[in-house]
Amino acid sequence: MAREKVIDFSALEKKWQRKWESAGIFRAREKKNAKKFYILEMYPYPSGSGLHMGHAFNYTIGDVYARFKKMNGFCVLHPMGYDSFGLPAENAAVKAKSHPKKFTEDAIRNFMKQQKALGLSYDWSRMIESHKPEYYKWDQWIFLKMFERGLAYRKKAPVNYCGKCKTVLANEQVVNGKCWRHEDSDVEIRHLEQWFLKITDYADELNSYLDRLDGWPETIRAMQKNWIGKSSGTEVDFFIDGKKWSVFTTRADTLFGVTFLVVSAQHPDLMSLVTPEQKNKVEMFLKKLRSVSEEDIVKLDKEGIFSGSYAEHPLTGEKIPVWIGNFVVADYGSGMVMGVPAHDQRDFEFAKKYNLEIKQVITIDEKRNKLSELLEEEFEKFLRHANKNNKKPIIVGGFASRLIYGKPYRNHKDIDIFIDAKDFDFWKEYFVSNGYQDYREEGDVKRDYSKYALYIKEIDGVDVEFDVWVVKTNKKGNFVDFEFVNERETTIKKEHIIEIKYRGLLVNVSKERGLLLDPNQNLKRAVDNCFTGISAYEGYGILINSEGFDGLKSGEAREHITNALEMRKKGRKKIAFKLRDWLISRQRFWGAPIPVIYCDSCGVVPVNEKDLPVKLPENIKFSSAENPLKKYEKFVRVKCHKCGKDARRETDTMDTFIDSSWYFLRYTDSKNSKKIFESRKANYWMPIDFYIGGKEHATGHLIYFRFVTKFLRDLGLLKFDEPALRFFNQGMLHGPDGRKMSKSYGNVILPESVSKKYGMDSARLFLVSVASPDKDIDWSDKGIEGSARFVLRVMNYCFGFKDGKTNTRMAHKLNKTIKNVSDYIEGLRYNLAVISLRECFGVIEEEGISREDLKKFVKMLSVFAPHVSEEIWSKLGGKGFVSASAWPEADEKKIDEKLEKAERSFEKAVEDIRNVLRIVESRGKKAGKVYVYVLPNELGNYDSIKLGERLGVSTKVYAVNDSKKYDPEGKSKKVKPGRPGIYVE
RNA sequence: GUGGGCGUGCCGGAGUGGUCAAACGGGACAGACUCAAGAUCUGUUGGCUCAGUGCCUACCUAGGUUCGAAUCCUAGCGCCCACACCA
Repeated sequence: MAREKVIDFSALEKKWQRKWESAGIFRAREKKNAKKFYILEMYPYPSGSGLHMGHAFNYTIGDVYARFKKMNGFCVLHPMGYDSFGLPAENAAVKAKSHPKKFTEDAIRNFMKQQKALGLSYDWSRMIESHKPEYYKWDQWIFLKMFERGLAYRKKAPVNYCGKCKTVLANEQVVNGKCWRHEDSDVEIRHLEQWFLKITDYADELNSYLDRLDGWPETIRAMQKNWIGKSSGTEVDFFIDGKKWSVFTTRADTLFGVTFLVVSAQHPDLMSLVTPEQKNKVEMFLKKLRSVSEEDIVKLDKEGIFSGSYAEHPLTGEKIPVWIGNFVVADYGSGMVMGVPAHDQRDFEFAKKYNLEIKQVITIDEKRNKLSELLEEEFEKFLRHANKNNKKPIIVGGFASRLIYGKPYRNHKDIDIFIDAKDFDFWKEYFVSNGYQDYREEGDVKRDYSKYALYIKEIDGVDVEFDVWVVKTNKKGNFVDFEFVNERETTIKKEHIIEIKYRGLLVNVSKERGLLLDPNQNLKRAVDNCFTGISAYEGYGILINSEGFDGLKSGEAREHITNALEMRKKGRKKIAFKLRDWLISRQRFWGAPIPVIYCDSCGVVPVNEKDLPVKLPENIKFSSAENPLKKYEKFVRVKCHKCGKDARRETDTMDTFIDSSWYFLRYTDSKNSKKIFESRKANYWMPIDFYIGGKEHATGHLIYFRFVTKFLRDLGLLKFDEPALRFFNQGMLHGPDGRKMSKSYGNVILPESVSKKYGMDSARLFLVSVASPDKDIDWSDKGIEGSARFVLRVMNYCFGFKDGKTNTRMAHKLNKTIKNVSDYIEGLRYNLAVISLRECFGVIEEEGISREDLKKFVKMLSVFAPHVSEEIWSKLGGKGFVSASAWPEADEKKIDEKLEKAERSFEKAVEDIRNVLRIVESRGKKAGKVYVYVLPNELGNYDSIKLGERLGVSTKVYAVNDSKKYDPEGKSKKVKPGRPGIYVE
């Protein structure tokens, strides 16, 4: 019957969209006594092909949240804009022989229309477009400010050049050696003067502040950490012909194993190292390298050539040959590395290939294996004794070998244990009777030997040592060594003590101290590898062949060797980053011009701030893919404002990632023509409380926007350190075939067609209910039909609504739903929220509900299905917009878990009875009547009429103690709590 | 190689120590309504057993911890993503 009432969803949606807009309910306003909430989805590039369902998915996730927050009384800022500079528009313009501006603005108009049709709660009055001079003026302003502070600089650098785009690409734009837009185009290397932003000045902060971003997905944080790539090591100075060359290493402990140096084949000063005899060979080598494409370089064998020069080892003074290699990264560290073939696999291969010396300086301790076994044996013995006597000392450390008492390296293992004071003598007896020597030395005034003991036994030349510490518990219940009550080192927190089983024996250990007692993970594993001569040993160990440092462990040796270098002024501790400076020059038209001019007498001159923006010319012809600015005299020719002479304008434009690195700030004051933004406003709305976007920006945009925010903070414009508190990656919507939605696959789903057929609300509901929003999902016609069915059911019910009463079951369900849905939305588990709503509606249909309570349900539904909810709301006589109403509050008093339990047993009973009925019917009998026997106190849970309705058979319920009950087979004897007895006839 | 994630019933996907043979949706099957189809409603959907509430086998595989594991630990297999000659 529902079919006749075909609903014109498109009309209904348009109606409410218009009303929302004219009432301006989604305008963001600063209010003093309400909390603000800034929610943002990454602004899109307005592609010419328009918006597909994948975009809708993305925006719906934000929209649900924005609506939820608004209904919860927050001042919500939820803006939208367009990332409208960029290559595709320019390419399209070339093709269509028109101007990218026209093309872009058409696309924006189209995109906006489509977005509005989704019913998103944006404040459109703050819309921004990055290609507008009012906007990119501030890109240029930021550039000038960076230039002033030395953060924008020019450098000749090898850059990635795509022949198809005819432009330089940033590292992020190179995918497997190919252009990110042209999978078939190899990227070539060219050397050009380029503008860079010194993001590396912020590397340390960008790295360390990641720890504060606990609202970000772990994966993104990990990716950024990895990308920034902080590593601490040592910078070692090698002298070559009296000139200093610094080399970065994280393995200073292998310094004595250096048998050659390798400088990057891309190093700018490379030729100064090459001796005349080697010059020809080197040049041939370099020529050969250049003929190899970027991609193949990665796959290439390590290759190199001798430069002819020798360096002086900073500690031994030995002569070390300097090589040129293809495997050294030119712009990491100093572009030169030390070759330690014995302990680095790459160096090893290189040395084998060119017959260079391999000098081993690290050895593993052969005795360690045996040592471990021995120690474990002793430890087991100790534990057995403890278990037998009901003692449980706490193991806080040990199983480590170390240098003892300043003596030269000697095999030694120790175990630190914490014991109770009253066990002191007990353990003394044990150790002594097991052949341990009490090793407490007199004369150490710092220690009270009645509360500390040190038992050592020598077995096969190895010292096994138990350090016994008497401890007490402090106020917090933590364990503290008597002697060092105030020192953290000997305080063990009680929550770090865990009980584990070790070879069947119980033992308390301190988690924090990292004692590895898991049988699968003992020390043997760590020393399994040994130096075979077939490959390098890259692990740590004990130093040999290292002059005065022999016998030290790697970790200690690193410190000592660095200190030794430092004393001789030939090295120092250093922190290196993988992060490179941000190359922002693009040899393209459609971007913000870099505000710089070149004057023959003044050099590089920044444009005056008052002359901003440097506008892109509008009446310019596009004929080829090359930047037309270069040949556009009116743009290029300019007078130097310093000296008045003729000068040239920079024709490169800025990377579009500049635009997006601060756009979120502009939303807070998008119409300001005097300033980039009013600090007061930015500080009010920022930081973004909730930012939504794709994972692909993890090491691009999401680093840049942090960088620029920090920079603007340092200019004094902002009072916070990070742009976004919480970041969320939405999943990707695939086509019905499970493949990425793309025109070439022909699997693109358009919102328009979906809206017409099922309504946008059904689509929204479907998108968020398939899975949690961070998962990739496939579009499914069946799936949306399911959602549409639900929407229709709700509409039918509400449109024909007859006032009812909310009974206790209904009240319980409704209030529990309110509670759950609120929590689920807050935690972005929209799928579960929708399920709760569905379940709740099922109960509404069964039980009936009061008008006011139904409205509460509609409110919750409205964040997912705003249009139909408005329609229902108005039909139910709701005031104003449901979208502007207050989120319902759960009345905890009405939530009664007992009811739910009762319901569960009711359902179970229904199931049981059905089972019996089935059996009866399978025997050819027809069930006429069902008798149910329940415990007297459960009588209220089983309603005869309801049961009868569910079963389709007339049903009678008796209490077991009812003397008048009809029970010919004595089934009432089977009754248990929550389980009724059943008789069918 | 490094870092991160994941492996659940026919499918999508909930579920992180007992209340789990596993939410919810989809599909399939059966029934009701209908001349019929669609829509809608009801039920079934691991196996066995059966006047019931019982048993067995199950959450990639193998072990382990636990009174108890889809859930925790270890190892293995498989899949996905990102970075990748970073010294």
